[in-house]
Amino acid sequence: MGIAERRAREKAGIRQEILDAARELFVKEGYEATSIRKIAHKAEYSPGTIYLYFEDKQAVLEALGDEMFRRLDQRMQAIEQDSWGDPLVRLRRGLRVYIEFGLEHPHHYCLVFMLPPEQLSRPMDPLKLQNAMASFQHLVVMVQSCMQAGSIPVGDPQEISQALWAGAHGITSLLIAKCGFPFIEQGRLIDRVLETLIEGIRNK
Amino acid sequence: MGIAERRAREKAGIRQEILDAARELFVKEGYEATSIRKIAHKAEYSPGTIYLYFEDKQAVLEALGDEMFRRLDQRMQAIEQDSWGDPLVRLRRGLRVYIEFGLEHPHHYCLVFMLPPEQLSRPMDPLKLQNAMASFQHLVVMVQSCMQAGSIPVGDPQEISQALWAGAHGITSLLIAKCGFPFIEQGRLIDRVLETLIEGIRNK
DNA sequence: TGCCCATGGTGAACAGTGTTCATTATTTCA
DNA sequence: TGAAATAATGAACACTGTTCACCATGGGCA
Repeated sequence: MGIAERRAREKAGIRQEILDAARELFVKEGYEATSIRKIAHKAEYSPGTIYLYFEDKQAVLEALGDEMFRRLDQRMQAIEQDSWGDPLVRLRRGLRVYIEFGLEHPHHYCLVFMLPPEQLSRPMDPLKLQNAMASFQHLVVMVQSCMQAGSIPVGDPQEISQALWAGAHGITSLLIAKCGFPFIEQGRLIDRVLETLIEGIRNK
Repeated sequence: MGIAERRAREKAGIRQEILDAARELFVKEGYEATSIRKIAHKAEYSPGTIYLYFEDKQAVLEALGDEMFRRLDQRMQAIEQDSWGDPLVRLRRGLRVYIEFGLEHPHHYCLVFMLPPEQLSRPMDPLKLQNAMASFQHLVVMVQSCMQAGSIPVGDPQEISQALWAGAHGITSLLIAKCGFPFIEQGRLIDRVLETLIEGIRNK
């Protein structure tokens, strides 16, 4: 019964080849410029073949988004589990990592967090949602640690985590999308946002 | 010389007809679904005619974005000039109006604030930038009022205004783009974000 | 009034897009 | 080796933004 396994291995291999080609195009050119035909050409397959391994273009790029989620998840987990020091400092570091991660992978960040609704009209299948939730959950845990340590007032961890996420996402997406706006020095602005958020949840 | 004027009036009229058609499609369907051919058909012109009045599709939709900026500007100005009461309350109301405005016009908000960089690769011509700056400037004035009134510590108004904008933009764009995510009740989340931002700039 | 020219609108055409599907080639199993 | 199943193809469809040779209509002039 080694044949079926080999087939499955090959199938997964080709899928990966397609993803590699797609990623290479995507990180350089972004969503619009990454066409099925270009992906197929780079992976040395015909356009039709892509549809044997992915439902449509959206599915290909969603797979790239998943890769990003997993890497973000790892970084956040690393910070969450570093249990030394003030949990508030850890929380702040987590938010900073989130922002820096987004700025390092702007196209990926747009793909996952900024695509307008008409493009994600399909209601975000539960599996991917679980993935996104996992990444977000690290933030919730860090907020809970702060509450337990008495660094911030006790309250609804979901509420506070979502507010913090909004803040971090806000500066990340603004810096990515509105690069024409005359922002003050980027590092100082990020510092100020983090300062505001942390101070904001400390004093209630 | 009435002829040239009539010609100019007609030209402006047709331009407006095109914009009206584009707006109607855009608010219902969003960026992708609003095609030049659909606009032309709705305005009862041929596709080529659009290009006699606008440089390209991007220019048509940018004009819609300008309309939005002007209306946002009016609302912000109304709040800024209402000089009664605590300036901090006014600032908070301004931020809330910004968020609500975005949620009322999600496609417009995406168009102006969330389009990924590959689509706005042209470096945001200075006139439009001035427009955006005008809207933002109201926020700066409100922050300065707070400083003068002693409601918040004295600091760089640009820095604080940009941080506040990031926060307001964050929750607005998240709620628009990630409508699949299990957010807590929207009103409560917005309140929490505003609370966090205001408390954050008060204490430092 | 009759003519000419310039302006404005047209719609076919170009190069590209995502997606589908009948046809072909390859591989597996009897 | 022959039959059946599977995989890959690339042409075709319906769309996209954009350009441009063509034509008609209206204004100025003799």
